[in-house]
Amino acid sequence: MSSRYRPDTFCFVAVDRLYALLERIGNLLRTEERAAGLRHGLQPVHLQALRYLQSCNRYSNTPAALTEYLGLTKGTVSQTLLLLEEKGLLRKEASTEDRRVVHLFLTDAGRAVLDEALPPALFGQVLGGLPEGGRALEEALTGLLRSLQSANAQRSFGACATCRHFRREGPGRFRCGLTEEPLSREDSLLLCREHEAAGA
Amino acid sequence: MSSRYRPDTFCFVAVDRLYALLERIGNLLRTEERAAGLRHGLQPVHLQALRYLQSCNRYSNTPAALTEYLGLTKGTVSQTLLLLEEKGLLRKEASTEDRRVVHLFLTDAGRAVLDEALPPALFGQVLGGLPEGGRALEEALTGLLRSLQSANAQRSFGACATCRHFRREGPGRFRCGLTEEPLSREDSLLLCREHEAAGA
DNA sequence: TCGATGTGGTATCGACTCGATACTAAATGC
DNA sequence: GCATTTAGTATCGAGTCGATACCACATCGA
Repeated sequence: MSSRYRPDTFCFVAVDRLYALLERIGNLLRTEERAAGLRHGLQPVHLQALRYLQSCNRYSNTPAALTEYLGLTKGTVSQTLLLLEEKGLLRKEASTEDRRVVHLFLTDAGRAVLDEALPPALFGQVLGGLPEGGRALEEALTGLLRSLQSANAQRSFGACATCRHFRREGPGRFRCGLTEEPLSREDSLLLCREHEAAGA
Repeated sequence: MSSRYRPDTFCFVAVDRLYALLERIGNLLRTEERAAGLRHGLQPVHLQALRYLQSCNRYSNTPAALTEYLGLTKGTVSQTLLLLEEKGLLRKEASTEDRRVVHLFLTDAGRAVLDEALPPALFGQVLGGLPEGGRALEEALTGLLRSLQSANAQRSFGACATCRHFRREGPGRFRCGLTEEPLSREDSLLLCREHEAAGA
């Protein structure tokens, strides 16, 4: 008998059931993303890159940050970005502060593709139909992601306003304690590469 | 302003947050699977195929069933199986009932690879450490998967004992109402391609 | 019994991912 | 200044994946 069974209960242990669920839902998401991207000649990873660039802040729209976010190597991500640039979905801009760094911006065409393709129809429909706006699912997944990231010594890429460097200076006026730059209300909702949970 | 925002709340709508969470956890799982498979020269999809074959019943260990389970094309899956057979991780056996059909069996080497590689250390540790054995997460994910599959007109691949064809004939003695074959207690826990939810 | 149709599986091709390696350029630290 | 680190690019090979075409066998209807 395999070590995966508990002979007393004749039951797969909970970890295996949970892992199988995550794997299957992940595959389904990937399949849907593949189908959605196919209409524009894009692979799943291309759509994911565009989605990240749409929701990250001005410190985090670089190839290096995207590399960490996607968990790939910088060489792979560099290729992906080359393809997206050729297709006119994003634009590169050299940084004025650090001449090694490149900043990435979605073009109008990139935003249009994203609005059309993500989330895929199947997920949009099912997630939108969850009771209470899927609050229970969101809480469970958020907790899981936090645990995974902390166990993995990985950056959290959380929203700016939930970071321990975030400072409130007045109504709609904020500041980042790390860069000392002022932040708008819109800024405070974007994902940041330097994000650290408030409790830390 | 993009259609993804609700201007009144300056907040991403819940569907986008949920989608992003699923995508990120799925990517993390894939990255871990890639690393785990690398030690054996395997890709994520190879480990997934082995895991399926470990947990499916004798009606469902065929290339066609695996194709449906993984959501890929039969050509793609055929290639994957060829590679796994060459590596000695599974064995093909022609069906005696339908001479078109091939049945797939894990070899001892295949089971050994699987026991070593899945679930990846990161997930095993984090999922095992969830409060209450992760019951809340399991419930939320199970509900989500059911909704996705029903919206997608996809087979559920549920455990035999939860199927509407499942019949209880005595203590530890069961029968499948579809094939009319007797089933053991172990059989009743395996995944079946013909599974239909009991309520239907 | 015979053909039409459907299903299970394989083979081949091209576009693309992804890691590995090697490389350049710029920032940083001593 | 010189070594080290970091950001990014270029190139290569193994492999995924969908598309298409194909074969063997089952099923169904006349």
